[in-house]
Amino acid sequence: MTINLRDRRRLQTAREIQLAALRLSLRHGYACVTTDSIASEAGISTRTFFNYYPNKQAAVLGMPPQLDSCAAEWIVTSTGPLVDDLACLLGRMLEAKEIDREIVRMIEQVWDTTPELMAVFRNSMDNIALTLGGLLHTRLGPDRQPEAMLIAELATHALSHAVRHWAADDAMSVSDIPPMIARQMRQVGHLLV
Amino acid sequence: MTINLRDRRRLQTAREIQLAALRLSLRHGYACVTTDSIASEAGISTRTFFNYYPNKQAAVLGMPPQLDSCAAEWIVTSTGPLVDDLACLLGRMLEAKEIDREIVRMIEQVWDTTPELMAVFRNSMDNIALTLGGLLHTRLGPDRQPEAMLIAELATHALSHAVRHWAADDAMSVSDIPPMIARQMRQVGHLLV
DNA sequence: AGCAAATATTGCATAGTCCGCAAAATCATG
DNA sequence: CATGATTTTGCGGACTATGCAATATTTGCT
Repeated sequence: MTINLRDRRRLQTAREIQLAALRLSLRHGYACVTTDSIASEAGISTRTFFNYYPNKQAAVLGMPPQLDSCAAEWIVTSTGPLVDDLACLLGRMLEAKEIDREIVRMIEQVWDTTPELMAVFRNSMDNIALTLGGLLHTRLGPDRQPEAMLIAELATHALSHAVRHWAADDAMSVSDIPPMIARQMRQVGHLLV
Repeated sequence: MTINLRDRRRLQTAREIQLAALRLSLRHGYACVTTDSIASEAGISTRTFFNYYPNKQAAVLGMPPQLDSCAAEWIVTSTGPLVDDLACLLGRMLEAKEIDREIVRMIEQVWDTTPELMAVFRNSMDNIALTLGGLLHTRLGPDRQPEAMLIAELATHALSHAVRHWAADDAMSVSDIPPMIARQMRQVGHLLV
């Protein structure tokens, strides 16, 4: 059990650092928070801070969700409606991440005063879109590469919006997110044709 | 003519700094280029560098295109097909920017080794999408806000892809970009419904 | 329990980014 | 050419981030 215990501790520390970063950012504003102050608030040395996160921004945002391309391959050969498949795929990704509503809310508040953080977050979404775009490219056929990428990017935007909605509405559960993604993508489709 | 002459000089210097940043990044890799070296290559002091660009990334990317929300208001009341209006609007924005094919190519090459720059660029696209989303929100009606934002974001992605295509293909002219945007957005629409 | 290997934390030194301030240089205009 | 406005520049300083080596902690094993 050596690996599990160490990893759990590691995860716990990473989370504490993120919470420290968020607390301080909400209190003093992201720009006024130093890596020193975050480390101090989290009870670690400044040097250790950088063992957990590559930079200050990453500490505030925490580990970004990742799309495991192996666990997502089914979407290439699925015959169901595209939008439903996409919604389902992204929904599963969210479940794997065990997203925390309170943290999402705090992140959003920091965003409002720090566009730079929005950019970093969007970058992690783009990484997902890149993987997803590759899969869709295979599914749709070799002459549909641009469309595959556009749809992948659209899907990650729909995901972001749905998550934001979920964070703002206590009555909404994580399982409500995929249907919401599918619905909005369909509406977009109708408006575009 | 005092103002005009000063501004022209300012624009010229900004461009020289960008070219210096691009040259050095292509030669040594973005990560190995310092603001000192860029300033030196551009023939200015390090301090002056930061009078022109807020940071190293901005120097490589140059002035981002901007969507003048006043000059774009017509899209709120236009009755033409949505995708064509969007394509036209973004096309006009491009014309205003007088985009340079060679510079776009250089930027793309630097991107390939520096995902961080991609994020910054995408951020400028998101600013455009934000403005555009507001306009579309008005056009589509108050109950269509999420769709308005999604379409705005999709449009900026389509623009990016089209510009990349244009940069790679000498036979393509800037005026070919709007039709390309419209076509791809329509295809996406069909795939989504 | 106790030892040895693996892993994590920390301090220190260092390169680099970026900003505020004030002096010096440059420029536009009468 | 004098003068006020603008720009450039140097300098100092706060902060980010990384490599390296020493120290501390944890783990597996006897």
